Amino acid sequence: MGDNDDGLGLSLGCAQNQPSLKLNLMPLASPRMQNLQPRNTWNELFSSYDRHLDTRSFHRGIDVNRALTTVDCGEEGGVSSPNSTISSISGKRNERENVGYETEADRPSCSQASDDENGTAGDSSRKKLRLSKEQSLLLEETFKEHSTLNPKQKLALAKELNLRPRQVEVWFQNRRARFSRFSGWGLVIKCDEHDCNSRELVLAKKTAKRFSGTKLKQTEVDCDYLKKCCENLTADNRRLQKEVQDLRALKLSPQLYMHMNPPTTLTMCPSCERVAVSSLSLTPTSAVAALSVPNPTSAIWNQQQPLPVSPWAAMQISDRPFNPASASRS
DNA sequence: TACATGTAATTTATTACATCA
DNA sequence: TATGATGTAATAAATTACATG
Repeated sequence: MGDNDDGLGLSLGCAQNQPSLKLNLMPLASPRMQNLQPRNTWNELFSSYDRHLDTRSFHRGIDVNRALTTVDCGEEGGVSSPNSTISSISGKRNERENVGYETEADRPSCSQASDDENGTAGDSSRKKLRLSKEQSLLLEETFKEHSTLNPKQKLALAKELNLRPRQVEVWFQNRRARFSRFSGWGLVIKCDEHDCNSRELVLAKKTAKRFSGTKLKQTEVDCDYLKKCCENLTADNRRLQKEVQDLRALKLSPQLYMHMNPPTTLTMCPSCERVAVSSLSLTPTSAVAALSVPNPTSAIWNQQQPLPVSPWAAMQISDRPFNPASASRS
């Protein structure tokens, strides 16, 4: 991932190459995390959690929908689940069970205590808690650091947020789902290396970034992007048609060849299939410029120069010897 | 009030790993 | 030791259902 902190925006370039990682490492505290709220770093958080599993205060000014404590729930803090049979003492499973991981089935919803109090216990209807702004923010920040949580992290985060681990887990599942839905933007970013792009790529990035933080529907974004693509393709088509016309006219007056650049070696971008013009067809000045520019963005990839594609190969070169004199006359 | 939307929660299928015969 | 069956847990994807504007 890059240094960009824009959540989805930064994910664009890497989404395809970075499937969700299972991080077993204890995450390091980042400046970003340190800046967030009065929150401990991950290391502090986990060490604190390990040390003060039962005594730590979980309410840190977080506005929970329904305040609940370990006492209320009676299930936080590594209470072993009936399902957590010790069937293994090694590997991941051992790690999971050492932290008191629990399954969903064995824990009734604490956050719906009010409903139970209202006499709706056992009602099949499910209530939905609404995460507070602070909770969402912290979850997002954590997600930026790692899209998956190990059981320790999950428990610690759940305590930090005063949620059930299952709720944290569900949130991450849904967040990953959203992430992968939007990572379709990755196909736009494929060309990022040489920026074959241009306006629509920048637009797509901006839009995706915007989308990551707003309610803008993806369909709208898709539509915008496709419109831009269509416009660009139409412009390209017009330009190429004009070029064909020019070349046809040129074919009728081969004496103009001397004013043309030599045949071109074409390079095609494997990602976007755009064709780049090699330095052979550039003037010495422009060739040097193109080679010396570290970021091709501003160089040949963005040049709206005519693409001397097929004409050179397809055109029947006149057998007549070239006569500079006659060429100059015309 | 009906509707669209976002999202928490659930269900289902798949995969990986550990254990055991 | 290798192998297949079985159980458990994590996850993705699809779906449901609730809260909100």
